[in-house]
Amino acid sequence: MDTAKPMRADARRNYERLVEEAKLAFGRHGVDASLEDIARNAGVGIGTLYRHFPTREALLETLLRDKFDSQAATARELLDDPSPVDALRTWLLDIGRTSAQYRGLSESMMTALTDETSRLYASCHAMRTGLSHLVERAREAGELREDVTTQELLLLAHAVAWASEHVGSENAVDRLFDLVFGGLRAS
Amino acid sequence: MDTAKPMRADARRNYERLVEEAKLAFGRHGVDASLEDIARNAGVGIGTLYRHFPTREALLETLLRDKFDSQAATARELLDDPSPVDALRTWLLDIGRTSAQYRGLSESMMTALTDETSRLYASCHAMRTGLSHLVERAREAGELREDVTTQELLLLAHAVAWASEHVGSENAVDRLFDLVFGGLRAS
DNA sequence: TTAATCTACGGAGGCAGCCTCCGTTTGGCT
DNA sequence: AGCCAAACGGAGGCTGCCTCCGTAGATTAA
Repeated sequence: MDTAKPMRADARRNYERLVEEAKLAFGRHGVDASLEDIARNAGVGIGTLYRHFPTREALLETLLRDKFDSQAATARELLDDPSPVDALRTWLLDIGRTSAQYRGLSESMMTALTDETSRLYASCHAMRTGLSHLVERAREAGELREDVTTQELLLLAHAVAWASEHVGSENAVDRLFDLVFGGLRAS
Repeated sequence: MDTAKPMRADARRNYERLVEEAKLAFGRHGVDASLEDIARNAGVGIGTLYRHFPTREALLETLLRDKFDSQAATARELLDDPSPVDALRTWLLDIGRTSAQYRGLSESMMTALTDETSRLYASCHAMRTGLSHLVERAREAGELREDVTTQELLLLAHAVAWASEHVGSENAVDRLFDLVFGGLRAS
């Protein structure tokens, strides 16, 4: 059922240009970058941008879909990992890195998770489902704090991404994640 | 040296009305609330708002100054607390709660901390200094992870505040703080 | 090749919010 | 009462969001 009737040549061209410029703009200015700038830089009218991407989130989702898919696949693979807690940790760190890709993305993703009408909702929700299996396994193995929920873990991963926006260093996500996962008291 | 020549009666009246309305608006809509709405609701022209508070952050600082002062005082008192790590924990949790007071405040505070021209900079910086003494003491007592910095602790406290914005429950800050401070692995 | 069709384009226009500037009002002092 | 510095207020310029609709031009049929 590969529906999707082929796009007209000019439409496809514009779509691709918009995606390219959006990547640049979000990278430079965060997810609140001006949509009119993106359209202008793509050599396209603002109306064309809105036709292809009716909301900012629709555009964002297009940029991130590949990443979301690979993350879902990874979640499945990690279910076979010998160490449940390491598997969980690995996956959460990956989410954190993804979420730190553009400034403001963690905010958007958390908001999407509680707004069913959002274009990002489905993707974000799917990830939570994937995560919950990893959490279950880690909990059963007795390697995870008993009372912590899937939702909380996801939230903390995004919180780490948010925090990394305020740190200069390259590997901020990894570092902060290490602190949160391991705790702050002397061991 | 109590400089500050007294304000004209109308000026003082308007100032106070603006502060009241700002509290309401920030409470309802977060720190990005419309300044024009605040002025309108205070029964004052937009120009008057800007004269009293040249930036959004100046307004924010006015609303929070008392809280900042009391937090600085608390930091001094806690230096005598019998348990250095509990003292540190208490203070950080308090910061987290403050930062969670208005939606978006954690973002503003972290941004202010790295922008010397910001109206909030001085207050935020002072708090970091206060914190550093508590950190020092906890570290010397061997109760705190060796490698963690003051800056990181402050950042994590704000990250918890940020995260709490995406949780429905009342005591989200406390709960998340507990997770971060204690770590996520089974104990 | 041309003509007909209808998809996709572009940007004007309306709205909201930020911030500045300056003519007008008014509180407080003499 | 009269003066004047202090304070007021909102018009106006700007940026960004988003919609709507007249027009261009890609595609298809003849």
